[in-house]
Amino acid sequence: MSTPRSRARARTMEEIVRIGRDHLAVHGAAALSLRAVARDLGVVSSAVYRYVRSRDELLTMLVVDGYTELADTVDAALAGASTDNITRLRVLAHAVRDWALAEPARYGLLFGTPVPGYDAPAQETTVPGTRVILALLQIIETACRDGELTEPAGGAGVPPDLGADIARIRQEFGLQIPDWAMARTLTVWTGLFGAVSFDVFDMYGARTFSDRAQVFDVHLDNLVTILGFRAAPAQ
Amino acid sequence: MSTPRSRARARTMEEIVRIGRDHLAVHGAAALSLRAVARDLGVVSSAVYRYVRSRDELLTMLVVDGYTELADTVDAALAGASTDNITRLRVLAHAVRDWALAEPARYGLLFGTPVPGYDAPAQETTVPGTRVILALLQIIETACRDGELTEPAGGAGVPPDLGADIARIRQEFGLQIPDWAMARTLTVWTGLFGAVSFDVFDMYGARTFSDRAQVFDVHLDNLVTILGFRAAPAQ
DNA sequence: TGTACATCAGTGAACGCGCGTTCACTGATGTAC
DNA sequence: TGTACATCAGTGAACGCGCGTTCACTGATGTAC
Repeated sequence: MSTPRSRARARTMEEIVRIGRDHLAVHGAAALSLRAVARDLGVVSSAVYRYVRSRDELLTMLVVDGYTELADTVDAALAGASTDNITRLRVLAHAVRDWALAEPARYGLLFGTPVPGYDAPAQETTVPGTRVILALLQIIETACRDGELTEPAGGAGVPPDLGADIARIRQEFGLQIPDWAMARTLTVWTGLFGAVSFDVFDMYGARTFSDRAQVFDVHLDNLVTILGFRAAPAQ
Repeated sequence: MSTPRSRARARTMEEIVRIGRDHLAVHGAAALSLRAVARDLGVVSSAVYRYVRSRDELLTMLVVDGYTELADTVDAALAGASTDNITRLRVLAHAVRDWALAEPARYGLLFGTPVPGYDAPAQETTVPGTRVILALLQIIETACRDGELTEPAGGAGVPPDLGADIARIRQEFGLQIPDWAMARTLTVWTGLFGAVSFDVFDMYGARTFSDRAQVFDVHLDNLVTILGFRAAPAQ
């Protein structure tokens, strides 16, 4: 039931997450502090403990919040995209990159150096944390079903242990993708985040590339090539 | 000239860097503190300022130290490797991964989320920071010279701005590598660090893969494929 | 509808801890004559 | 070789700041009879 008090509580919870996000953006995850959040909330520091058990719990909320917003962004981009699988792949990748560039600190919390002394509880973060890779795998599944991908000549042998892992993943997500395509998708996945991290974390030299969007598109050309699409990658 | 005093000073400097490294490994870059270094050095906190101008300067020393050790490790691995270019590529990649897994915090300092409030001075970090990419490019150059790489059919168009950047890089390093190979090497570069970061930062789920070394080798198969080596990738 | 009690948000003080950096100082080491 | 002076490593106190978390409390809101 909704009382004024419970509504105020919900609003305050949202405020706390919002303020936490802002602090993340400005000072980074390691410097996230409950006292600072309390200050911005206009409340004495101990009052925050009515809403959040500890600093780590706030971090977990921000992790879940980040994964969820990233995945929502990707889903929204894909919902408005064409059905062409190469195009969908590029749309997904650009959605990830755009979000990461707009929210570098939150991206860093999810895909950067782990916060020292903090372990994200798998129970709460796994589901939101796998939504984007699932979206990618679904694009690949469609492409496989439609016969758009060429199996590599040599078979691109997947070693047995990895084959077992892949079989488990395939079953967990209810997917129908052959081993070789799963293996290639894996490289596309890490390659995508590698490219985004280089961009967001400024790991290319500061003045190395004049237009990083162009660099990213070239990366995508190459990643699409890995997957073995029969058609030439769309530009 | 070497006096007892100057020798003691050099030894203390090394101690400070060594202690800084250890603290990095245990508590992460954001928590690196001069006071803690002083404690481990067995000295009062203000004494450290005889050796290091500020906390940021210590960070810079650790960044340079990290890049240098990583590059030394890679160079050493390559020095003992065969002349086969695919093999050398894999040796380089494994050297990077092994170092990163052995030194996760230092790897994170170099290739992870930027330390909030700290900007590495380009002047001191650029040269040691480019040694590994240079080693990679030299392997590719040899492979190109020996005609081991196949130019893509479509030409894999490099957009004009990026082409100019690539031309500048080629000249800076004194390399002879065509645009298309430079572009592919770029993806291999970010792909390599993406794969290593997923491993070191535990971004695959904790129990997703039973043998991450196998996963890494599959990544390398795929990255070698991107480059367009005529021969099938060696396993 | 009115009252007694329970729930809960927020207060303010405190505990014990950490940090970077400055400054005037002591005492040992190095150097020039 | 001996002495006067300069250099430098390290001390200890201080400044002003931050943090997470606990605890007894006040006063407002919600609930059961």
